[in-house]
Amino acid sequence: MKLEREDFDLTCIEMAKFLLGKFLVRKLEDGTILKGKIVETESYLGRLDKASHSYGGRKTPRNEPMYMSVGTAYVYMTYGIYHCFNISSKEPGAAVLIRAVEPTEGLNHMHKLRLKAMKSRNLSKIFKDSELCNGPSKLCMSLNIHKEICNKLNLLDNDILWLENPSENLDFDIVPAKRIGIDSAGEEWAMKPLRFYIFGNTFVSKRDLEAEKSIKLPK
DNA sequence: TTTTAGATCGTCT
DNA sequence: GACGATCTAAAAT
Repeated sequence: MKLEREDFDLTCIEMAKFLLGKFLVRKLEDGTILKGKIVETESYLGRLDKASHSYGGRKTPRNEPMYMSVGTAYVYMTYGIYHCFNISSKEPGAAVLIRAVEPTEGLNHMHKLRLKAMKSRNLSKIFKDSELCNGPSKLCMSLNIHKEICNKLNLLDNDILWLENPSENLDFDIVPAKRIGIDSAGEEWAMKPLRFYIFGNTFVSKRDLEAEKSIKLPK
């Protein structure tokens, strides 16, 4: 079942946790459905957050979706080659980065897309299922999420990219961990536990063993 | 297994 | 002109 607007009026940190276990669905132009469970997210809080594109209240053409209505996709290019996919939250300038997804439908197609997006010509490379979407740019490759089509889409509003509730209630523990790849923002903000992932899930991009020590172990 | 270098260009200063 | 909310392949340990 698709997520409704009233499910979704969440602050950045609330949303980062809320999205874990939800399904991300991408419908391609030919009608192919690609689907996966969100297993890892990161909060970018906005004007106070030194690691956020909207730090200090910066507003540019690129980060405009961070200021748009809740559920707006913010897709940007990084390192000249890759994309990252975020979902805007309630507060102006804040968004949740989707860092990892556990693929559940359309795996063959994801494999093709992932291979196609790679610059290397090793066309016979076989990805493990766990390598398709275990990183913010990898999942953009595998789900064909890029700026031209997906940026500024509202996930509550369209038939290209949306979110669904799981069919049954999932039970899992959430690990709050430090974010990744933002050291240049300074130690204070780099250390904050604004990354969240499903404890024990093998599709996560990177575990934080220190952070996991504080999680109660499953019975 | 962990570390390092290089790719590559849109965006912002 | 400098720099990434990254990833891969190759080198080092």
